[in-house]
Order: sequence, then C-alpha cells, then structure tokens
Amino acid sequence: MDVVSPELNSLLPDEIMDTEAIEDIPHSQPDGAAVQPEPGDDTSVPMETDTPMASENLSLCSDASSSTQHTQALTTSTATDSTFSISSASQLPISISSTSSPLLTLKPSMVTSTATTKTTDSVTGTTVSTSGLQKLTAPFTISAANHQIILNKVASAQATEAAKSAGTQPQVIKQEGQKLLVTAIGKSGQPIVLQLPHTGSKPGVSQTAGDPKSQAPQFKVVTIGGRSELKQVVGSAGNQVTTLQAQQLKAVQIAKKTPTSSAAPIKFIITKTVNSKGLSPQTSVSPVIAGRVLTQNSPGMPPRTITISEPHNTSIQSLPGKKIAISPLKTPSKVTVVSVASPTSNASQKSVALPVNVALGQQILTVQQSTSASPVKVAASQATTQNIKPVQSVAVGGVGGSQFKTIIPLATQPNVQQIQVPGSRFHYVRLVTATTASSTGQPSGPSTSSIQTAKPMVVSTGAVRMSVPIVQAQTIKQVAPKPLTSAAVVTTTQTQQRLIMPATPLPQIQPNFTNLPPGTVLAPAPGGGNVGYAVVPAQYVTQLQQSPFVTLASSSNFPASTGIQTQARLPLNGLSTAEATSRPRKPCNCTKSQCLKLYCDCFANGEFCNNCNCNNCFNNLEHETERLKAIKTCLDRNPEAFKPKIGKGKEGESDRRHSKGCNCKRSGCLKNYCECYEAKIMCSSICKCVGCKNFEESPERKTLMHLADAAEVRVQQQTAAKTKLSSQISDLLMRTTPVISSGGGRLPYTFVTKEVLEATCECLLEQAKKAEQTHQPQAETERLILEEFGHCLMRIISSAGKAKADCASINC
DNA sequence: GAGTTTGAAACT
DNA sequence: CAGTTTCAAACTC
Repeated sequence: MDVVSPELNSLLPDEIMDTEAIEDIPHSQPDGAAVQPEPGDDTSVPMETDTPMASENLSLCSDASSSTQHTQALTTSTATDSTFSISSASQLPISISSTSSPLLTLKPSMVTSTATTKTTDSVTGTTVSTSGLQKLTAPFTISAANHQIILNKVASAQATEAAKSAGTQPQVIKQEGQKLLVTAIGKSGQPIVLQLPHTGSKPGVSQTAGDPKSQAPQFKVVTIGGRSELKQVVGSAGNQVTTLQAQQLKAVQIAKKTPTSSAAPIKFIITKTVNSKGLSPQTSVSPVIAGRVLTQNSPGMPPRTITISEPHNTSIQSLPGKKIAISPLKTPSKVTVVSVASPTSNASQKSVALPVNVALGQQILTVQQSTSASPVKVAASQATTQNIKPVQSVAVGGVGGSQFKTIIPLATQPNVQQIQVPGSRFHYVRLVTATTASSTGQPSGPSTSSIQTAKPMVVSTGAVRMSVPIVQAQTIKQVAPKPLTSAAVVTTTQTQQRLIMPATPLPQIQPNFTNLPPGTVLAPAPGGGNVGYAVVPAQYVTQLQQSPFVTLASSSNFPASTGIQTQARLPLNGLSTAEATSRPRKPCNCTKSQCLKLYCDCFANGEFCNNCNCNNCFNNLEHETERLKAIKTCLDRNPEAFKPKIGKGKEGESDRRHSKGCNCKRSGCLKNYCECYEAKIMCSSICKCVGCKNFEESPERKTLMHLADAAEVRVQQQTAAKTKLSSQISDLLMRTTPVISSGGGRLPYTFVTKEVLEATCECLLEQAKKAEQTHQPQAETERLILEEFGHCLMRIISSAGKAKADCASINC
C-alpha cells in the first residue's frame, strides 16, 4: 500500500521531505500486517517532496490486506483503546501505544503464532512463504522510502509454548557478542548487520552475507525478503549460531512499502531469535553504519536487547520502562529512532516494551522500553520516569548507495535513540524518552476492533527533519467508514515549527481529532482528496519533547491539551517553553492581521505567537476557531502556503532555492527585503526580480558577502578575545586561591604585604627627597620616583620568586 | 524610536 | 492573471 500519496507529498514542504538521495520504494506486497483494513486504499501520507513519492514513510504499520490472520490478531488484541502495541507471543516486549483515541494494537495472537507467515519481498515483489515461522501479528515496519524497519520474529512459537508449559524460563539464544546479520530484504549480498553488543566484533566491521571470511564468529545472518531461510554466516563455538538456530531465524516483514522504483530498499530489521529449546525470545538490535557494525555498548555493558514476546492474553499491561518519544531533532543529522536497549538487567530475560504513543495529534511517538523480569507482561503505553536508559542510536542507510544501514553509535546519552535513514524520505526521526511515569496510553480497554492505518509523521527541526510514518490507530466505531489514510507531518525548525497532520476528510476525521491539541487545524487536502491536514501548534511538539504527559491521551477530551496549553505559556526558567527548547524566533509585531495571515511569520511558520509584540493576536489557543479557519483559508488559497519557501532546486541547480522566486524591484535583491537574499541564497531563474544583483558573479553581492564575512570575523575575534581573557582571569584565580592557603607558589603580588608597602613608600619618598635636594625638575623627579617604584617592584618579584623556590625546596 | 521603504500577501 | 491594496519587516535617520 502506499503510505504516502503523491498529492500529499506534493503538498508537503520540501524541507520536511528533502528528497535528496531518496529513491522510490518499490511497492511491496501486502504482507500480513493488519494495519490496513482495506488493501485497496492508499494510505496517503503527506510528505514533502518535490516529486510525490509513495515511499517516504517511516511507517509503523503493516498491510493487513493480505493476511487475514493478522487482521484477526489485531482485532482480538486491540482491546486497548488508543494503544498501539507491537508484541509477539508470550512476553510482550514491544509495544507501541498511542494515547490518542485511535487504537493501534499490534499483538500477535497465539492463534497466529504457528501460522505460516508470508513475507513479501518489497523489492522484487515476490512473496516468500516462511513456514513454521511465527507470525508477528503486529507488523512493525518503519519504512522510509526504501527503508523499512522490520520486526522479525525468528523464534518458533511451538518452542516458546513448550518452554512456557514446562515452566522453564525462556532463555536467550543469543549470547553476548553475537552478531545478527540480516541481509537487506530483496537485496543479495547486502546484508544488514545487527550486532549484539558486547563481545562482538569491533565496530565498523562491514559484513557481507556472501563473504564468510569477513564474518566474524558469532554472527547470525538472517536473510529477509526474497529469502526466507537464514544464512548462517558464522560458525563458531560459544555464541555461534547453529544451523538449527539459523534455521529458526526467520524474517518476517511486518510492514511493507510498495516501492515502485528500482532503488534497493533498506529495511531495518529487528529479528527475534528464539531457540527451539524454549528459550526466551530476545531481539537484539545493534547499530550498523554503512554495513559496519558499531558497538554501542561500553565494555561490561550487557547486550541491549529487545525482546519480543507474545502475550497469551489480549490484555495490555503497562510495564514501567523507558519511554522514547519521537521528537524533532535538534541535530542536523537525519535520525530515525527506532529501538531501545536496556542494558541494565542481568536477568536471563529482558523484555523491552516499545510502546509508541501515536496520537492523532500525536506529536509524539513514544517507544517504551522496559526491563522487566516478568516476561509475560504485555506492554502498555505506560511510561515511567524511572528506569530510563540510554538508548541506541540507529541509523539506517540506503541500500542502494550506501548499501548498509547506517547505525549511529548510541551514546550513553539516556533516553534518546536515533536511527538515521540516509536517503530516506523520512528524514529525521528522534525518539525521545519520556520523563514521566504517568501512563500516557490507555490501558487495554474494552475497545472494539480498530483499524490502523499507516500514519507518516514528518518532523523537522531546523536542519533536522523528522519523518515518522506512524501507524495510526483509529477505531472503526468512532470514525471512518473506511480506513483512514492519514499522515502526520510535524515540522519544527528553528525558523518554523509546525505539525501538519494529514488526515482524512474533516467530516470523517474530526471526531477523532477531538484528541488533537487545541490549535490543531484540520484542513482537507486540496483537490478534495481523501486526505487532509491537521496543523498542530508547534508548541505541542516542543512540549511533547519535554513532557511525558504530552502523549495525547485516548480520551476524547484530550485532557493533555489544557496542560499543554498552559505549559506553552508558562515560562520555563525565565524562558518560554519554546525558547527554552529550541529556537530563538523573532517575535512578530503584527497589528492588523491578528496574526492570522501569512504576513505574520509566526502564523506562516505554523506556530503560535509566543512572546510576541503583536496586537489583537488570534494566533493562540484562545482563538482556535479563528485560527483554524484562517489556516484553512490559507490552504485553500494556496495549498503550499505553509511549505517552506526555500527548498531544493531542480537538477543541476543549487541545492536551495526559493520555491516561487522573488519579485524584487528596487532592492536589487541585496537587501533582506528579498526573500532569496534573506535566505542567503541566490536568485534563480524563477525569480521575477528587476535589477537583480543577487547572482553568483555579482560584484555587489560579493562585496556584501565580504563585508558580512569581515563583520563575522570581527565578531568571532571579539568573542574569542573575550573568551580568552575570561579564561585567563579564571585561570589566574584558580591558581592563586589555593596557593595562598598553602603558602607555596604564591604569586609576586601576594608578597606585597603591609611592611613591603611601607618600605616601598619609604623608598619612593627617599627618591623624591633626593630629587628635591638636587633641585631636579618636576618631570625628572617624577621619572626618578617611577624608576624607583619599578625597582621596588622588581625586588618584590625577585623576592617572591626566591621565596617560592625556597618553599619548593623545603617541601621537597 | 519614528518614519520610510520594500516586497510578499491579500484582495479585486 | 494582472493590478491594487494591505501588511509587517527591513531599513534609514
């Protein structure tokens, strides 16, 4: 299914979906994911691309169209309202929950545990049947363009069941140091290596499926996509993967894209390996950068694992754990956060709950990670501030160019896990660990079966853009007669922040949008398509990053909204939330537009006015109605009104150019009146400016640039000088303070005691007397006195140095 | 800080 | 689509 419709893509800002290095994702066959109720429906996700692509999504969704079993599993398991959980079998390790009303629960049911899973090779479009492989009923696919994140369950369901029945604790097959090699789906010779932390090979080791030599022992190779069988790359003792185990590794493509381009899709695959002995399933995910495995764990750190368990019951429980929220990145890198590691427990079992809170207003996508001793618990979308662990940063690189997934070494920085998807259309996704223990997700309620649809969310912050296709949970009861093809676009940049959430047509979607934060604007997509937008105040995004409560609760009242609104206005350490979290934005000074027209930069950027100087401002939560109307009006007038004006140019042109071009008449395009010049880009062929001097060879432009550079240099020099001076002063203070107390190494001036001063003064007076006696002119007298003063100083310094030397010798 | 200039946005 | 008006930022003094 197409997660992103061309229409939506065309509507989205280019900066959100910078398409560079992005290629179309071949459309994959529906694989069993139960997220899409209607196979035929295109899940349109607005993505900002110059060329509409269907594949730019990081979608946590699965296409259930082909799998009835999956659908059933979801139906039975989605008892929780607004919970999007992905879990397999008994112990539910991964759950994605969304506190918003739409419920998406991906939970494998026992019924499907032994079912044959069809895996679709998204690249070739072939369907691979993997018998004996447990089906991960909760398709968890994060796909950006060609990239997909696949949760693979490799374990045997029967084995797990047997182990459970036997009362034995599930054990983890994978040992520390083991590496899990996963070949790119549909791509041969392009394995994706998932390294288990620890004793594994050194980071940066590139592994190729077909190259046994390069493969260090303890590697497990999983071929995903066209090949259902597991290749055993390494045959070594200890953690070595046995053939049997290797056979048990199955790749299940949970979600899929239906890419049309020839570009090789990159899929991020989380495999779960369970041995036939009933060992507890455990999924290990390690970072891989361009085919190189990076060890993120510090020595001694237990391997970070993600355990995918299959709950027997449908109830969803919340495990205290780490919660990771997808939030806009501040870093320029493109980051997609996917997995969470919990290095803490030494217990044989480690379950990681990955609840993803995706509200329909879901500015936040939270992945909860918990280390639970109880393997049987089903993760709910509950997060606790405690137990927040450092998470791994995973970067997924393009399969085609950068054949391997790029995984950024996960710093020990807590709460953040990143997955970088170069070449992906979702550019930047960051999961931020929520900080509160409050349950954001609604525990499994008696809610009825829900229809989940892929919901791409694009978030960009400054240079960072985040595109997170999110499986949108949506209850059928409440809303759409048909599956929604909605997408959430969240953009937050330093110059602009906005959250645009494509949604189904307003009449259909609005009931669910009660959960959207106030200020969210619903607008139908131009052309009367099935998809519209929900523009959510950017403050929410910011706040979501900070507050765990931000998760949009499933409750229809959207309780969090009030709090959010309050937070947005509350100063934080003297700064507003927005200021504290992100960017310095110039306050507007609107007087007549009520800040509801594009004249207002705040409004144009999709932001609420905050700390502005505007008068009669309606760009706030108090005037939701007006604001929504204004946004709709703007979109009606220009569907691209909220798109960044500076986007990627055509082939061969500058990377950045004004989307419409300027129309300057008198400024020569060398003043900030000119939007091109203001954006520090040169005018292009589409500009209609008169007397333009903002071109490459323009001497005026060069002069200005030089002046600007010179000014910048001066500022930098001044800053450096200040810094240096400050450093010297502080260093001086640091050195003198302890010395005085110790008595050794004192600086010369510390020897200027009262006695010394008196002696010096006597010397000076004596010199003055001499000059007076010899009838020296005043100037000469002053000179002699100053000279004497200099001599005194020298003697003081000399004495000080001698004293220091003596002291040092004594100490020795 | 007030006034002017400028060009995008809005309007006709 | 073109011309005009409105608007707020950029700029000047």
